[in-house]
Amino acid sequence: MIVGPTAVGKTVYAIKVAKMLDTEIVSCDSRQCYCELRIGVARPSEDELGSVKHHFIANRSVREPYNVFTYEQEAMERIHNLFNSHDIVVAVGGSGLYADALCQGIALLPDPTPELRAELQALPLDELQGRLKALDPAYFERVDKQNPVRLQRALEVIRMTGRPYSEVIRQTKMKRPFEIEKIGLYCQPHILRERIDRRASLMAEEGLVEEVRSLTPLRNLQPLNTVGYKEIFAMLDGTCTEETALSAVKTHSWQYAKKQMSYFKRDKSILWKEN
RNA sequence: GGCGUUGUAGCUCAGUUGGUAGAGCAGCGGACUGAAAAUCCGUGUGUCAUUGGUUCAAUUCCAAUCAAUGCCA
Repeated sequence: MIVGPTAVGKTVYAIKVAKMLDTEIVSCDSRQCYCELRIGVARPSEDELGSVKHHFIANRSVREPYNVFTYEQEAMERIHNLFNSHDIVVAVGGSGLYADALCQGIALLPDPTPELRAELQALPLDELQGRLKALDPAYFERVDKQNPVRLQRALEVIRMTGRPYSEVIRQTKMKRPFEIEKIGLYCQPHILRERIDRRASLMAEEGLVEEVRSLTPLRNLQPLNTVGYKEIFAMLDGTCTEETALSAVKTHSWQYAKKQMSYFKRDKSILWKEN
């Protein structure tokens, strides 16, 4: 499992490792899996994809609902199959939650109905807090009470299962039937920032604006709520210039990279390598 | 050259009917079990352009200066 912040060089590194081990790559990336997103999510190039077999790159549409559990199910099945013909498989990705789901599993829970999600989404924060406090005081105690997404999610699960959220997610971590070695790629902050800026400029040259423009009809779908896309949509709305939008993409990518680092830093089993 | 307007945090700006000031963004740190490139939390002293004047007290009122900008010549 290879993790690390955006633009640190995971793609190239993973390909190198996979070639050396004569195996294939399973991606854990919550955006590169969409076939409609290419330039803005830094999908590996045709050459790169051709040099080593990749799984879960551009394998589904932003139009279909997707989530980390579906990913975990599909990816685990794929990995089991790969282990029939390979001793080792390379996994790589910057989506910490997806990587975690692959390494240690995730609770089996029913999806909320669209009606339920819409119903809870309409509730004000204090109402969400009140309900969760009543239905699952233990989780209410430790959840981020200001975060509507967290509160909504817990209430969805409670409604779907009839059990407290804190109970259904307890002890869902499992040992996989294979050894996992985690490698974290990092580099000095100023170097990472340069790489992010350079990559964003490159995306612009490759036609990021056109890619985003062509996705305008789909812009309200969650997968389009993504760094590199939302800033360009704003530009197409006329709220800012292309130059401003591009510099926002750079800034937001940097912020994203820092969030990734703070997520990965918690995992003490990661072996860090400067790249 | 004349008449205005503006000059406050890295940026965009609010504000103080005179008692030395605060938002958004950025920066920095953090959380995270089906939205995760998402979502959320914490963190704000800066010669309030400069120099004088009035005042117990000026970033706030007055004057001059400098800079930016607009209109007229």
